[in-house]
Formats: sequence, structure tokens, C-alpha cells
Amino acid sequence: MITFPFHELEFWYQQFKRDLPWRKFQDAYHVWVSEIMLQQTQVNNVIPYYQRFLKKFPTIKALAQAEEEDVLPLWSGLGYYTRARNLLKTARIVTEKFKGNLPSTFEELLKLPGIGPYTAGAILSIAYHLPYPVLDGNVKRVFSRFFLEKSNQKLEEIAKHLIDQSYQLKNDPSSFNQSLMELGALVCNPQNPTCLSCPLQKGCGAFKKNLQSFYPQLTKKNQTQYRFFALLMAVKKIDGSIKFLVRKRSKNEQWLKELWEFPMIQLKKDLKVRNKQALLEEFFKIFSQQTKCKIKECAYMGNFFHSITHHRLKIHVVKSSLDGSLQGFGPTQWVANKDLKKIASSSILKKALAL
DNA sequence: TTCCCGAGGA
DNA sequence: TCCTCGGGAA
Ligand code: SF4
Repeated sequence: MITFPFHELEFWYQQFKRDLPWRKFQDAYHVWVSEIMLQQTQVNNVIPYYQRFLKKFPTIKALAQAEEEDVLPLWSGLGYYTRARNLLKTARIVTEKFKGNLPSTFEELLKLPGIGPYTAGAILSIAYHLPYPVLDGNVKRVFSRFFLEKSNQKLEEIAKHLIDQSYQLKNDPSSFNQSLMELGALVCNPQNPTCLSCPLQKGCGAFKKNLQSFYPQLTKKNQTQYRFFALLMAVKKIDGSIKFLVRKRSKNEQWLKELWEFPMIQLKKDLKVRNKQALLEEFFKIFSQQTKCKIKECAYMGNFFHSITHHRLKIHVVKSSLDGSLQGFGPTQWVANKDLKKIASSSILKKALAL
């Protein structure tokens, strides 16, 4: 028997829980879509994506009938794009094999692409009200601090025991798990936990010993690697409207596979921005050597950074008109500004446009 | 600049 | 068991 303030936490949750779009309908489909989007992604960034996604695909069957080209644009800028591809794969499997109902056992859920232990637990507890633990980053942090425990294995055991105990007390696993995650997000946050307003304060080990910043165990991080790129925003007037040239990345690229982007060339070293004329000439050389096309009326638009896990990309942007076609970049197309949001892309495209 | 966050493949 | 994938907030 573990001592834990179940009632205080539940009371706090009912009072302070946020009114999030995926809390409106907590059936398996809504829970699944939201939990996939919330993997590695902040709540506030997910909200608009979730709303657009559900509007376009209100049911799992609607999603199953879609093609990747319909799904990926709704993921543009959200990151971890295999999530969207796996979402579609799983929708098709579930529609064919389970008549459109997500399975309600841990083992069956784990077999589905994109569903791991956390997401399986979330679906089982939130949608099906079954006593399965969820141990995401938020919950891990709360337990680690409350029980002064750094071992992942021990934390998993604690999570299992607590959801069972909570269930014995006739608590709904859905609200118990969500209350833990909500507390981790709103109160017991990573950098600045507000222990003075925390419903778990009384029994909390980290609070008692003032050790909040040492729990949970911090994971060692890879060193950031820098890469430098020249990006070409080629513009052309077609039938009286301005269009941009984009290319589709291949499936062999390291990241952002098969997404559309403004053509980029990796540089051996950073460009010096001080001399803009020299920079433009350098840029011209880089692109004309590798693309066999002529760029003219160049303008240096500036640069920005973009992070992809432990890589940090510094991207220089030149806007120009273009004669001839681009060789060696795979499929290309000219797209009007207003249609750029309809293609699958990363947020690099948005950042370049915003310069 | 650093930090945070699940699943899958090697 | 380690390493990889994106992006935004602080
Ligand atoms: S008292 Fe502080 S450290 Fe303990 S659970 Fe609450 S917010 Fe976290």
C-alpha cells in the first residue's frame, strides 16, 4: 500500500483542469489522435492542428480512406512526420481488422504503428476507463519528485501500483491519469514547480528536502551539431500570379523525408554576410554549379536557425528569379503563395517566407 | 542558448 | 540499450 493523496489530486483537477479540445469527446479515436499529436509536442502547438485534423477527418473511417498527400499537409510544421504516416497506417488497419474500433487490450494496441506503451496506456485509461498506467514525461516528473525516486524501473512499478489502488478506491482511471499529467504540466513543471499551490505538497519528498531540481534524473544530451545551408526562394510570374519553386525531398534523406521545401544546398562552411555582394556571387556560384540553371535579380533576405533534434541548421536565404529548370533536386513544382499551406512541408518553409 | 518530449530501429 | 526524429518556449 502506497500513501498518496488521491482525493486532493482529484479535487485539484476538477477545479483547475484546462478546457482542451480533446477533452470534449473522449472516445478512442479522439484520444488516439490527440495523444499521437501530443507526443514530443507542447499542448499549445497541438490545439490548432488537432482542430483542423478532426474537421477534415471526423472519424477513423474518414481517415482510413485518405491518402498520405491528404494527411501530411495537416501535419506541416508539427514535426516528427512519421507520426502522421503511422496514424494513417493504423487507421487503415483498425478499419479493416477491427471494424473501425481501436482495440481495448494493451497487447493489440502495441502492435499498431505509432502506438507505444504510453499511448496504449492513455487510450486504455482515458477512452476505455481501464486501470492502465501512463508514464509520460509529466507523470514521471511528478512521481520522481514526490517519491524521491530516479530509477525508471521503480517509477514504472509505482505507476502500476498507484493506478490499481486508485481503481480500488473507485476512481476513474481516466481522470486519475489526466490529473497526474495536468499537474505535471501546470504545477510540477520542469524548471519552476509551484509547490506552494500543489495538492501533493504535504507528502512530497522533493518539496520537503528542497530537491525539486534534482528530480527526475536528467538524461545526457548529445552535443549540438551545426550545419549550414543556402536556400533558394525562386519566384516566377505565371499567368499573372507569383509562384514559388519547391522540390520534394527524397525518402533517402536523413530527415523531413518526402516533404516539400525550397531548394537548399548544404555548405562546407558558413557564409559571411558582411559583404552582401560577395555573398550573392558565392550563392550564384553554388547554385549554378549544381543546378545548371541561371538565377538572376538576386536579393539576400537574411538567415535563420532551425533545430532538428540535436542538429542546428543555419539557413541563408536568397530570393531570385530563375531561368530554366532545376536539375538534380527530384520532383519540383511552382506553387502560388496561398497554396503553399496545402503541401506537406516543415516549418523551414514558413520561416523562409517570413523573412 | 538549453530544455523538454515517445516510438521505432539498429 | 543506444540513437534518431522537429519544434517551440523559456
Ligand atoms: S510539491 Fe512541488 S515537487 Fe512536489 S509534486 Fe508538488 S509541485 Fe512537484
